[in-house]
Amino acid sequence: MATESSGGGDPARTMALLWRPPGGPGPRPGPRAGLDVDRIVTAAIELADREGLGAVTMRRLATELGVGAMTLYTHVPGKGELVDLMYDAVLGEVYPTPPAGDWRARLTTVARENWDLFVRHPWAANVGTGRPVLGPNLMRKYDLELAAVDGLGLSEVDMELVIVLVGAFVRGSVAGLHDQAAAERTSGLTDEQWWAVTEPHIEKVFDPERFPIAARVGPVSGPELGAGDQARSFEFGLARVLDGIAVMIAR
Amino acid sequence: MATESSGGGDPARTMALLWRPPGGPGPRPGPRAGLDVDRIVTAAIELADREGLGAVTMRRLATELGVGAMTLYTHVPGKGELVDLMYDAVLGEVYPTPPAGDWRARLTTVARENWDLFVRHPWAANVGTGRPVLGPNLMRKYDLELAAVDGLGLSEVDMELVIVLVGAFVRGSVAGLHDQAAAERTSGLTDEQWWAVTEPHIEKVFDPERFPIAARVGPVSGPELGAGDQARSFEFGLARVLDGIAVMIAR
DNA sequence: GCCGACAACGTACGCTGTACGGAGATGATT
DNA sequence: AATCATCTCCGTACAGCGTACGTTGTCGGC
Repeated sequence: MATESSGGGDPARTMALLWRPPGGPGPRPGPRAGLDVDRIVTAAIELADREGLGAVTMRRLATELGVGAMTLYTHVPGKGELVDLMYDAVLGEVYPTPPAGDWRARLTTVARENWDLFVRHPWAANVGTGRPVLGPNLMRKYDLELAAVDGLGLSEVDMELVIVLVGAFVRGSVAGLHDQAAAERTSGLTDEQWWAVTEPHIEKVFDPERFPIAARVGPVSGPELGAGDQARSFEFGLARVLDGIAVMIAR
Repeated sequence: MATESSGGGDPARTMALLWRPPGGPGPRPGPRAGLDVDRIVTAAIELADREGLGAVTMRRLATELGVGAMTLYTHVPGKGELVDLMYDAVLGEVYPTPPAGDWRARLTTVARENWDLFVRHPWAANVGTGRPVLGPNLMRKYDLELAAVDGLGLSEVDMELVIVLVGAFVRGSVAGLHDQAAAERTSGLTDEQWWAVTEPHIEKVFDPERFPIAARVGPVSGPELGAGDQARSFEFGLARVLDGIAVMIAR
């Protein structure tokens, strides 16, 4: 879905930041920097995890870091680039060890690690990847995921398509989870409270004769899959997706 | 995903708007309304289709309708509710006739109609469904989709899970498509232009020895699946997903 | 003919990202 | 030791956002 995204800034500057060497720069004239890119990115990720990407404003972030708003622009070209840096940074959390086992175990790891990543960092699911942020951690992730489907007799194109499929499924699944959390934060109502308020209004308009199947399934699946059981939908869907991939591999 | 979402406004007012009777209200004192909810929602959808949900600001929309910004608030409680109305309105475009054929044909229709819907209305994929907009068109859509998996011997919960799976897959797939379009609009660069600018920077940092599989697959899949071939990824993934569901149904 | 309900909308407030320019600190050079 | 070039930090300002509030003028029903 891609709502917030990379900033049309100078690609050279963005790439230089993404691939900046781990050691800081050598001695240079001017006052000692009290701030650096890493501290800014770390603080921004924490803030986004806590309150969503919408809470990450330059002023707010600067305040949390104890500096003036414009100071951030000394270290980062703009907000778009900052989000890019945040995104690549969290991608580095994934696959502390490469996915192992048979292909099904490996792909299960790929799916679950992506799911967990987006659970830890909900905002990351909303960062557009249309123009991928070609940072070091994305490259590593891409390489490891392709490795998970290597050696199965698939063509290069099919390998890519399988990884894209798993990614799309995870991204779509996690969307439901985040929608709920976002709605709860925005409205200040829990799912139960919201339902209690909304339910009477539905009864007034819902016609079981017009929507017979919904009338039959809703009351059963609602309570059993209600709020928060997105994890179950995810595991169910993952099993089907892997079964489908198995059919192709066996063929 | 879920970036823009329903507005914590009074649920009673929102539901009243969603289920408003097709005929306008009876004669009432006061000047004739030059504007009504339908015209606002239609104009907002057109604007969002053309330039994205981000372009739908109250001022901009009002200008297109030839009224002052605050006039919109006479008819609609706020922007969140407007988005809700837009969302339910476009859901009404789907399934002019109910999905027919065997279950696989029916589910294919479900997936393709959702895909087409989000292609026509990219912004709709970003509307949070955590607190579903319980309008008439959503109810109809939900009912028809469940009907597509009815009579297969699945439990009510499994029926719901299958529909959620297909929905998640479509939503995740379409995200990639929109990311690209959004990036193109934001940056003003086509994919080719962007790649031409970015590629030299990659060559400087990309180490084929660190990322051997990416180095092998990227150059092959890149050109063949490049830009715009999200449709192919979708069809590929859909075939796998349906195969996986078939395994469960046969069992 | 009047009254009360209603549509329309100008103004204002606090929020956003960030362009611009100035102040002060410091390593390197002379 | 003095100077210079460069760097960090940041105050101010601007356009644009959603929308609360209050005013104005129009019309249907009595």
